[in-house]
Amino acid sequence: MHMSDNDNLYPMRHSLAHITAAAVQHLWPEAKFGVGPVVKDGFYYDIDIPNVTISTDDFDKIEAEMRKIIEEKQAFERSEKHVDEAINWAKEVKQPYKEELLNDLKRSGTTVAKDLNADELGTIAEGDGAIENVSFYTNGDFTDLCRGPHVEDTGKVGAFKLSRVAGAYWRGKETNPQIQRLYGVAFETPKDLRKYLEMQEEAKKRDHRKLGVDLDLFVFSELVGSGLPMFTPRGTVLREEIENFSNELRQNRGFQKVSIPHITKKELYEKSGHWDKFGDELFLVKSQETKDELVLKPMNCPHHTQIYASKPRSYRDLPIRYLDTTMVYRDEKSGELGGLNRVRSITQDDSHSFCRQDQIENEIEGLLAAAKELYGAVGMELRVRLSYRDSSDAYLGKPEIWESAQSQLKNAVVANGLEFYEQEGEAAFYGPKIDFMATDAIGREHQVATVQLDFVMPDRFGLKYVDEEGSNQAPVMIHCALLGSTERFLSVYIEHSAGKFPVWLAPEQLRVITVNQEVETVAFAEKLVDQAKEKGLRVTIDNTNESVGKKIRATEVLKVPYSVVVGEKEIETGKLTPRVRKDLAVEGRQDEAYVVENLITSIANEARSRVQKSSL
RNA sequence: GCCGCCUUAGCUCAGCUGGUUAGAGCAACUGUUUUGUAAACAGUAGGUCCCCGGUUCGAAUCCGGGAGGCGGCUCCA
Repeated sequence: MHMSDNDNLYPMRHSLAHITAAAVQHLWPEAKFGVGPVVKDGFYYDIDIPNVTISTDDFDKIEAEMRKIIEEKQAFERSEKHVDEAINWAKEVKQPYKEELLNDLKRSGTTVAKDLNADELGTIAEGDGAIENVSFYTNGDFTDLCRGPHVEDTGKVGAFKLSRVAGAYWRGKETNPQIQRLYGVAFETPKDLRKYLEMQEEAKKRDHRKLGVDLDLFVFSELVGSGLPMFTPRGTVLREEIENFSNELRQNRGFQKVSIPHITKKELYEKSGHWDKFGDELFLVKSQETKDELVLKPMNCPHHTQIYASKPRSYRDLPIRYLDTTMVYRDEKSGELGGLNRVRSITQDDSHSFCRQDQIENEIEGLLAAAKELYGAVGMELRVRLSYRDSSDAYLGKPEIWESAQSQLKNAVVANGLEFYEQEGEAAFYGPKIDFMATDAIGREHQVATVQLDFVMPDRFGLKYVDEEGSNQAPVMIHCALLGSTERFLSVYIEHSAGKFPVWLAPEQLRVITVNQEVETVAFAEKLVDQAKEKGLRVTIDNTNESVGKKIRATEVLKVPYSVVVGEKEIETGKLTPRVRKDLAVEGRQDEAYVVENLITSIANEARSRVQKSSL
């Protein structure tokens, strides 16, 4: 989490975290405090009150107490203590979490566990060695271990609101006890806060889960199960159009489609290393005859290695590029599921390039260009993250190979002119990644496209090619998914577009609406529909016994890009005035009258074009 | 998986602290109307109040368990 835009809000948000803790301490004197950092749009404080669960019903009470502290304009006073003295203080005031933090400070000069994001724990000192003195801030009767900075006094904070309370593991470790995290949002002025809250309300309207129902795109069923979405006819059109685009972008670059079974012996994953790392997240299926246990595939790369390995390969053959848009299954924990964003049946637009060392850069550049083209066409700007390994033992392969792989990825990203940020600890276990990050309606970031460099998998599967000198070499494997997963892509794309899909993606592109149900009117409309179908358009007719206004409204609600009303006038003149969804409006199009043939041709041309014409 | 909250018709929601046959709008269906660019009028149908168990004379409402959803945490090949 980066605060770049909100640096000036940092001291007051952080001060509000202290004020929150102080208010909680007034209400529940036995409360134990963890950390209270600034996060996007606000702050939180980790709190543990024995036998008490804070609920949203308590927010009024806590906020009232906070206002009291704010009105008192208590000065934030900095003081220093020797670390040993501080530890004694923590013992005295019975703050075991602070005591633990202080002991870490004493030992290593940092409270940041290696697997934690330093920014998120930004309350406390960081350092490389043991330290002597630690700083405290006191306001009124509340004193907290803290690096600062703070505003001068409690009267100088902005507008705030407690937003939610959730469980969180102490110091982010699953094995630690879970305490309560009290979140607040805070802005400089009440107006800014109101604007933020209104934006959150707006965002809910474009939530893909709501639009999925409204636009009739996908459904869940309790009978089918959690995390197992099904796509309606409209949703399936959307899926297939975007998947086809993703496939074409790579088929144009020499990728060939392959096809693999959805189950396999578990030995395949033991060999790849996935079994060790993800064994408990795999679905198992049992043969009733042999009692053999098979695995429902959680990814495709090991299968693809076996196609590569099926015959000898020459250096002349490389790169060999396989492409496979197919579903994988992962037994994600129930609490991790949500909408289309995190599901158990995941469609990957997966590809694997097997290439020589000297082909890596070119290969990656091609894939990055494909990603740029795809996201450009749908009008999405993504953040590019270089995901590196960290110092933990969660990775396979030699560190020197990792170093070289990481710098090659960086070179490719730089060569492509992409802006990026680097993050350790986000790599796959077999190699570093270039991840494209998209943001959902309520500001959460999700990985979509990914390009991954892998020296480990070819080695584990003993993949080879024969080089110019006739000796065996191991190819490099480059994993890539442009959409990432179709489901996750759609979850962010639906929210990005608010369901206003461009013509080429629209499940229904044209609707022909009759003014009445006269035989001639319906016949004319049907003829129009037939012509549009011949041009390959997705077209429907609405000749129901409803008012024209109501039928128009139905197309707007479903966000059908084009509709055309036909009646006596059109039959006589043969001229049609199309109704164009507002966000699609193209210069001159609205008022211009088209003859039937031109109208349909122009919509059909637009439907074939993947360039986004709408500006969102 | 963990913490908290939620679940009433296809959708959005009413239903006061437990008290008869659980309501509305939209959607659906039927009829009247034959309609001119974002909602014609009338009627009909639609509910094991998520499921199972308990408390009670009586449960949509209270308690326990389960399922599903939501927000976090953890995880994410």
